[in-house]
Amino acid sequence: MPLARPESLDSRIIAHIDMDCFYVQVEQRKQPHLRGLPTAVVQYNEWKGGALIAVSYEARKFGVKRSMRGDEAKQVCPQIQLVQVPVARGKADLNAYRNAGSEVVSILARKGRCERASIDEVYLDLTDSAEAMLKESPPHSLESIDAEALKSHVLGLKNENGHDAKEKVREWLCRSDTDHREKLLACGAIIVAELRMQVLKATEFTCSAGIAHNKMLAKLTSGMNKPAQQTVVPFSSVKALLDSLPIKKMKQLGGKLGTSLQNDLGVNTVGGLLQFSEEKLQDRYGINTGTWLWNIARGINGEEVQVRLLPKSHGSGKSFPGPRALKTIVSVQHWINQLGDELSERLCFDLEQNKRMAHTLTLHASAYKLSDSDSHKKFPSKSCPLRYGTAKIQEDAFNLFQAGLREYLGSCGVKIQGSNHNGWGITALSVSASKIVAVPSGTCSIMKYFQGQYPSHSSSKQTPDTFIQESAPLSSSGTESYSELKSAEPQSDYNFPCLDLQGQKISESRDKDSFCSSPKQAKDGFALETSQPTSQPLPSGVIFFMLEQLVIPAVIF
DNA sequence: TAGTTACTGGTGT
DNA sequence: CACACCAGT
Repeated sequence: MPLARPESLDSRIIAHIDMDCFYVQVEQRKQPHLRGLPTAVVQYNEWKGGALIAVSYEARKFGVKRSMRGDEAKQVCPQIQLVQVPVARGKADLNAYRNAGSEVVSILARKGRCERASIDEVYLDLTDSAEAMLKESPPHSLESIDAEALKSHVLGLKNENGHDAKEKVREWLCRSDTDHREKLLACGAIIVAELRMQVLKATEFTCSAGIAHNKMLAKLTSGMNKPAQQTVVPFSSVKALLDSLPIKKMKQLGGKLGTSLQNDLGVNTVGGLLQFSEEKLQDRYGINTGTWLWNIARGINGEEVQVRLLPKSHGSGKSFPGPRALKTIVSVQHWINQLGDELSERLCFDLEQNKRMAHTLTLHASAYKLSDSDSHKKFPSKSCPLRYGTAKIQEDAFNLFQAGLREYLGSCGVKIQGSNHNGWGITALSVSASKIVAVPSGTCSIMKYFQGQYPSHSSSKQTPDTFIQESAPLSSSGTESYSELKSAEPQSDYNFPCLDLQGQKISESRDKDSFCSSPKQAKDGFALETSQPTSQPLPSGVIFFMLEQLVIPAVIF
């Protein structure tokens, strides 16, 4: 729960930009004949027409909803256009939408501090831009205000839909007899209108926006007037807004916490929280959450807009619901290979594009178990140091899975290698890469050099070429053999990690994968041996070794 | 036995 | 820290 800053006078100008039915827009740009038609994006068309994950506003008029199946949508809107999410490796491939989101971010980031909040949402801190505008060309000095800005919805402004609504908005935007904060807000509205037009021009995507003095209020209002509209929250309208706002509409209160506030405190609107002291809220919900609740009831939220244009993690997952549950190790391995392949590709893309490397690989699964008292037990997530290379990721993820499965089934001597096995099923799998850190610039060119397919040389033992970036020299570079390197320094554990799981490790892979290789078939066997736990150093530089067609990124101090 | 999937980010322990 | 759990889209 984000902490609120103590000051209640918050003069920042924060915008929350929300793309309108984003996946639909991406597909409509790709197939322009779909524009203006009731359209939905659907994934997995085989069962009841697939699940809708985005619905155009034309289709919403017919009552089509997200979470409908395709068949259902057809019933209420027979002419609906259903577009399938691209499929790759047997699973949904969301890359087109991620990339489209990046297009938007790259435009919005030009104007202020920009935080990519999700695939289709962005926060902007426009305080500096608004201050500059107020100083240099305040709204009342402009001879004309853009039509898009005049279409703003200003909360609390009377006559919202009257014939002279735009005139009212113009008056509000140009007021000179008001406090500094409201003038800044007017500048923010004009800036955001401009930005939204730039986004439309550059990407063909429309978006909606909320403009307020903090993130909470901006987020709350960005969706109030959709599509392709923006809403401004003057300070003077905050109390009325929150007094009537159902508690579940507030971000973070849509789940169990919101339910508890309703059931245990009898609070049904955000304003209803005002009757409780900060101490009372802290006693019941903890110091952080209690203070946060006390503040949001007053429209206070000091959470800052973080500078973040790129995701913090990458994940690839798939569910296997009901009868599709995976029941054999071999099928699990197959899907882990698919997921690992996609993840590896995205990591390579991130490395090339953004010069970042991930340091932790995590495997999540959901499972069920028959005929056991603790069959409700959750399948444990497992993580390990992330080694680049498709086959390594696949192998490591598979080993994580097996470690998790052993734990899940209990140590009752389950034979893991047996391919046909009953009593358990896997209903979901995902692999993710996290702890992504920037690598020093210049590394990218080295990567390209390697990726440009080095002539494949057989197992001649040659001196490794060593590339060093902004880093301390390696103790005895130039003469190590593969095995010497492996046991050289503690840091080398990262280069050649031996998966450490419950006191067991799996020997390093023997694959000949290089970066960004195409998918490889997983190997059947792997060795088990014991080892000490390894620690994961934070990188201050990166080295690349070339060893018998192996490209190994090494993090050193 | 997930039939709201496939992601994300955040907090708490 | 690794992991569980929550929340949102």
